[in-house]
Amino acid sequence: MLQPLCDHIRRFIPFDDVSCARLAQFFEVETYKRKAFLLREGEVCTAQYFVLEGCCRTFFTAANDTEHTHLFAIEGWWMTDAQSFEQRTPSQFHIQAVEQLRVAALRRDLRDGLLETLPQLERYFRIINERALAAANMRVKYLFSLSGEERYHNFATRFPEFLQRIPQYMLASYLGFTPEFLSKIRAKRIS
Amino acid sequence: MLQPLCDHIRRFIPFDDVSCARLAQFFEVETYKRKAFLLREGEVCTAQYFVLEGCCRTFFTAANDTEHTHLFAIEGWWMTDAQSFEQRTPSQFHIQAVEQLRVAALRRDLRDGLLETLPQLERYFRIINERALAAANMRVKYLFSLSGEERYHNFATRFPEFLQRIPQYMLASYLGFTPEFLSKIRAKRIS
DNA sequence: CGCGGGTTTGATGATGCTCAAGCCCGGTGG
DNA sequence: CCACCGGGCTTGAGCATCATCAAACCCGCG
Repeated sequence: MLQPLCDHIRRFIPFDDVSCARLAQFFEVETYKRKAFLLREGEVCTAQYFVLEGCCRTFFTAANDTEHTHLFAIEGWWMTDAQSFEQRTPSQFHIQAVEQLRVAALRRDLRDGLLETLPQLERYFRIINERALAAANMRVKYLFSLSGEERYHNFATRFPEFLQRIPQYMLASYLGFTPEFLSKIRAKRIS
Repeated sequence: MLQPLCDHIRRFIPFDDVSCARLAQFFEVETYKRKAFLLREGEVCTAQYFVLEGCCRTFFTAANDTEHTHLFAIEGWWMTDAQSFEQRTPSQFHIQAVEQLRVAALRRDLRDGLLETLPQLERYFRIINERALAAANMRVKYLFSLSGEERYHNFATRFPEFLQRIPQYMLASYLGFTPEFLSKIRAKRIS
C-alpha cells in the first residue's frame, strides 16, 4: 500500500525494507472524492499528505471571492500547508481534491515520533523541502518574468498531462489570471 | 564570531557549546562591499550564507534587462540558491550585497561533513527550509491577492526598517512593478 | 563643479480585468 | 428517454492597472 512512498524515499536516502515496514505504522491511507476538502482555510493543518493516486491542490480565496490556486500535487508529490502543520497555526489555504484522490496521511502528532523512530528521515524531509522551495522559487521567477500568455505556453509544454486533468478555471487561477483570459489565449492558438 | 549563528540554531534545536565550537571549523567569515556579487547567474552556487551583518538580495534579469529581486536577507537570515547549491547545477539567480555585508559561509563540499559531524543539524536545516518555504508561499499569496499599491503598503507596514535600507528601484523589482510606479504610489501618500 | 545614479513627473498605450450574454454538455429528475 | 438545469467555457465591449518612454530633477561624490 505504501510502496510508492518507500520508493520515493529511496530516491533520496538509503532505506531498507525493515524501515519501510515500520513506516507503515505512522501513516493512514485516506480517500477523497472530487472536490472534497482535506483542509479548510482557517483550520489547523493536522497532517501532511503523500499523493498515491489522483490530484489535489491548495488554494485560497481573496477579495471578490476569486480563487487563487497555490499549487497542484499528483502521484508522488507531498501536499500540506507547511506553516500551519509545523507551527499549529490556522491555515492560510484550502486543500482540495481535484480528482478522486488517495493519499498517505502523516498526522502531526505522529510526525515527531516517526522522526525519532527513523531519524534518517530528517534528511529525506530536508531534501523534500529544499525541492519544494526550489519549485516555489521558480514559480515566483515565472510570475515575474513571463506574461500571462507566456506562462500558459510554458506550463502547457512543461506539464502537458496536466492540461487534461485540470479544469481550465483552476489552471487560470494557478497561472494568475482569469478564466476568460485563458479562454482567449487558447482561441488564438487554435485559429 | 559565529555567536549569532549559534544563537540562531538554539532557537530551533538544543545545541551545546562544544557543538558550537566544532561548528566554527566548517564556516568562513567573508565580507563584501555594497553591490559586490556573492554569486552570478549561470555559476554553480558553492556556498550557503548566514548573514551576520548587512543586507543582500537574490535577483535575476529577464527580457529588457529588467531586474527582478527574488528576496532579501538581513542579519539572522540564510541566503543561497537552494537548487543550485544542492544539485550543483548552474544558478538561476544572482546573489548581491545591498549594503556592506558580513556573512558566515558554509561551502557545499564541507556541508555533508558538517551534517555527519553534527547530525542534529539535519533537523535545524529542515526547519529553516520549512520556514523559507512558508515565506515563499506567502510571497505568492500576496502577489496574487494584492494590487501593486496594496503590496507596497503591506510591505511598508510589515517591514518598515527595510524602507530605509533598500533603494527604491530594488524594492519595486521585489514587489513586481517598475520604479516609476513606486514613485507614483509614494507621491499619492504624501500629498 | 560637474557627473551620474536614482527618483520624479507626465503622456501614451498594452495587458489583462469586469461584466454580461450565450453556448456546450453532462447529469438528474420526471 | 427526453427536458431541463447548471457548471464550465467562450466571446465581446469597455475599462483599470500598470508599463513604456522621455525629460527633468535631485544630490552625493569624485
